[in-house]
Amino acid sequence: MGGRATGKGERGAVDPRTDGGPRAVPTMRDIALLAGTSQSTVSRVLNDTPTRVPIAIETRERVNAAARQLGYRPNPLARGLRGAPTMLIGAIVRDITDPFFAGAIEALSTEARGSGYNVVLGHAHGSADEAMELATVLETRHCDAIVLLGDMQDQPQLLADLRNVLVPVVALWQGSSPLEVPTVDVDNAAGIEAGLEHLVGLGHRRIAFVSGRPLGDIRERQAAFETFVTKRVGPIPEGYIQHVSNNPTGGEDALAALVELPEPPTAIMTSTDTLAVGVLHAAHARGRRVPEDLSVVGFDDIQLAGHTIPALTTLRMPTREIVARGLKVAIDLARDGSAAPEPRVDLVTPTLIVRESTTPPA
Amino acid sequence: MGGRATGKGERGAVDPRTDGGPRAVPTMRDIALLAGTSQSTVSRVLNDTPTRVPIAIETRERVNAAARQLGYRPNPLARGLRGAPTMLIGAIVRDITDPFFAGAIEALSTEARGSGYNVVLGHAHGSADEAMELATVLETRHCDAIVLLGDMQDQPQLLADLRNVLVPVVALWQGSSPLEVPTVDVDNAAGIEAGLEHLVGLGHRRIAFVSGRPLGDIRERQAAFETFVTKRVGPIPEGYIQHVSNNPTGGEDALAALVELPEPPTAIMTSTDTLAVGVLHAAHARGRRVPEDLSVVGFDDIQLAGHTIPALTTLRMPTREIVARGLKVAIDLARDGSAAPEPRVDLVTPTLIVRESTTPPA
DNA sequence: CTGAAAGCGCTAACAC
DNA sequence: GTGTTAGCGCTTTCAG
Repeated sequence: MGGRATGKGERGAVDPRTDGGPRAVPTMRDIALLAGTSQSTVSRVLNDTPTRVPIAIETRERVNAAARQLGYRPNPLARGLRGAPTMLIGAIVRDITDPFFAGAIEALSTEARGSGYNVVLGHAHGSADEAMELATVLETRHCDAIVLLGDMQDQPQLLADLRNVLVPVVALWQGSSPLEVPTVDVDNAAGIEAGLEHLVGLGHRRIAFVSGRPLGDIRERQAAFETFVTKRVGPIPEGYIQHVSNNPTGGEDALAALVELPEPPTAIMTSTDTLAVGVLHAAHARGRRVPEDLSVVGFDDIQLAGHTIPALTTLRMPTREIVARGLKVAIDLARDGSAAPEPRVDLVTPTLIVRESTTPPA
Repeated sequence: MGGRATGKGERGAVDPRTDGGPRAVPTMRDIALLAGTSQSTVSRVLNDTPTRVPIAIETRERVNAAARQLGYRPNPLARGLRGAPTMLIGAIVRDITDPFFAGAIEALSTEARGSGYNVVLGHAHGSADEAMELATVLETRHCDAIVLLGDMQDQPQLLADLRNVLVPVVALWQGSSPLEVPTVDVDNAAGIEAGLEHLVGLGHRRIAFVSGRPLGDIRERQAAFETFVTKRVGPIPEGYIQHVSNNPTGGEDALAALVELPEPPTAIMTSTDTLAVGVLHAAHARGRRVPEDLSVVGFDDIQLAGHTIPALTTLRMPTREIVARGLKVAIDLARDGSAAPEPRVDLVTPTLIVRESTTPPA
């Protein structure tokens, strides 16, 4: 337990930094003693309690001075015990290894701190038994709200837990909310359409789709792809939709399969940039030039997207915007539990960033 | 706060799931009532308190049954208030945008959960005033320990705060500990030497170094570079050491400068893979073939390293190992505060992964 | 205007 | 073996 338990005996209005050893953490009682008042008055002053009749300005000053002198910091545990918000946001991440979600976490953490919240991390990666306890753990930590990053459809236990959780839950990047919680997401259909419109405008007709496990966003992107291509180009040839694992190696596998097709595609849309990186690599390894022989469009615009060879044409994910909106909903809900968590879906449109990986077909 | 405050009135041994509305969170008192015993006995049973004389097995069973039935979960706030460990590890990350640190966070979170801990995120990214409060916030959260990821030398305020924190602090990836805290890091010198040995063995003599801000690890890598090259090759030409920002764009800038040199290098060591990605991109853009015209060695082996064009020769960072060791120290220290936080440095050796970006000079 | 006192959920003496 | 009793630090009636 480190120093926290150590300073138990020596209470009182002592100078906090007596020596190098662990000082006692000052409490309101200490301040009260120093200021010559009662602990409850200290609480009132420090919290600016909207009392009916205000507190004597003189007392107030004495208390504030004492608090400053002692380096007082409120104990959130004690506050939380009384039912006060803990100012903690629990984040459950589908896969923090995914650079995309890592970026999302960064945005969430930054945004949260801006509102005085900290983020507790959980991640559903892998074993179900682990994920199972996750919601429980986070609620138990008395997070004021829980933010889901990514689709958790394949973790039924987690979803069940979540349903029983007492704090508000909002979901980001989980597709069109089959959950009963408010959702903020990118407009997957709009993104895919923009990418395909670009490709079709360039003259491509043989367009393939490479995607990870069809969950949430990915499923929607695939659906949008199917709809668009079917309507605007025609039936989708056998093998033009590749399902692989969502990492560069998956992209390589997909490309390997695609070039073996009787009529290989002249363009590929990938469901994420991570996959596109693999596609680019495998294409290069097989002597397929991008974009001359093959155009590639990604999705996300990860940091490296502008620095692949060739630089990747992709859809810029409005990460900050999505996180900000989601967090706002979460915090509002946390503050006012009565605001019925009406399951609404809020979509933000991605932007097409045209770089060097797309050109008209040969 | 959501439902937590709501169920105040209705205490007692009620079925937790009466209707859809927020159920009251069961407390030990509820269990006691249901089991027909006292609250302290409940505590003893649930915590397996090593009492002198054991508890009647029958009572024990009744309590356990009641707890299960009510879906009891201990309140960590109340526990923490009593001085119990909070099972929270605070992580302060230098820059969570860096894919490398994102990976480290993932490892930390996974590893921590394995030991029953959760991770609270803080990141020192950017503004000093924000970072300033960080240590304070994390301590205030009553983390059992704080783990630093990356060097924070440029955040003096943070370091000062850290010195006054009551919980144990361990530092990962911060170089050779100028801090007075236990440190686990990669053996930077060994890594750089392995990379350079590889390059020199291939026949390179004109080797440049591209690095980010020389802090912690980066500084050490640069020092190792200087030592090795000076001793084994000779004086380092003007301009052979490039300082840029640690992202792909920085790598591009560095390459642009290097090719302008009267005697451009035939090989480049970068202090991180992220930089190497930029170097590869810029080289390609300028028609410099890698590895034929220019060999490139990275450091970290990020997920994408095997999928760049060409695949990057790099030093594999033993991330899991470093995190595991660091966490162990942190937890040990947290459990036994008396174990003097003797500032020791624990180094783990990286492995050279030879891929396609290196070959003998023309 | 301010003090005394109760109690949030839990653990740890201290009884019987 | 198990119940009773103090608090942990704080907020919040309820009395002055």
